[in-house]
Amino acid sequence: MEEKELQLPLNIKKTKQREDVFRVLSESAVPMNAMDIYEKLRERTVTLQEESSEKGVYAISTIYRTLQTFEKHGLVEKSMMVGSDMAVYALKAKEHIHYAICLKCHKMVPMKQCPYEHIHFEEDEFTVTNHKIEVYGYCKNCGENVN
Amino acid sequence: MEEKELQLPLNIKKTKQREDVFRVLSESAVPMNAMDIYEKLRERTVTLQEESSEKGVYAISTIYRTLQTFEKHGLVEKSMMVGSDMAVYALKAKEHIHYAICLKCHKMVPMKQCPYEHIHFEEDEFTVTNHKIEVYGYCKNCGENVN
DNA sequence: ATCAGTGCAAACGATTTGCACCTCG
DNA sequence: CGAGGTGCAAATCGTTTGCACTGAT
Repeated sequence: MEEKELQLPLNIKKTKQREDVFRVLSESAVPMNAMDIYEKLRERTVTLQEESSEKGVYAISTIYRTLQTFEKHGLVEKSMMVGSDMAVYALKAKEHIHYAICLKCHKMVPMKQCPYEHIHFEEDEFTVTNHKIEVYGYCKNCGENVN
Repeated sequence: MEEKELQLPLNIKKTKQREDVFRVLSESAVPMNAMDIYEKLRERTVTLQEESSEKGVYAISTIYRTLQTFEKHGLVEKSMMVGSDMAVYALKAKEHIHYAICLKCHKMVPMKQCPYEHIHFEEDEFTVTNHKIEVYGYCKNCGENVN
């Protein structure tokens, strides 16, 4: 079957940069930060076009603005990597799934179920609109090769 | 009974600044960021001493360095505020508590218990070193005054 | 006295913003 | 054509660091 283009939501203006960011995110198995995406795009560009003076240049600020736009439209989820001040972005999964993230290889291990139902408050009356659960540690493989 | 001084661990060199940071943290019901602590100390200083030229001045860098020291010695836990790039610090001595954060007034509402025990993985063998649970929404007060 | 701790200002790194130009619709 | 997107450089903001000085032991 022919390659089905991943599509940006209709309400978002389509530009080359946005499609590129979206594609890079959709191809990634793990959350990425702005610089990751920026470098991925540069690298691909340089590879494809013999380092010419083409328009294959992106501004890091464009990446950030694009990610903001995506987040505002609910396309991606932004979260903070533990132990760093860097944000990472991931396309929002269709299903509601939480992952544990390996600190070494960044592999994402899915949780069996969302523990959200076990969240209760000391004072009642807090209207929850959103929740995020992040667990970090080491996956089986990396846990074995500790050095 | 006489007021029992909260004590810094013996292995940490005792200074006025460190005791002050420790005290502010121990008096706070919620995690604080460096600037919070800094302003709390300034405010107290200014209040006590008629805005004189006393030595009641702190450097924000000292706060950060003190917090780092505390963290290294396992005295405090550092975590990232949701939706922001600011770190907050809390004494580890206190219990392990998660908070829901009001999107409007930023009030932090404690959860009854940590739902961590309900987290399980689809594939076994993930060594958890750290977890973070973020819940946002509206506290009772702000939920009533939606506009 | 000695060496860690502090204040200050400058450095930093991730992210944001102002502005002139460019592009999509 | 016009609103919105982009590139670039400068600005921001939380946090860190270099350095000379101060204070604890």
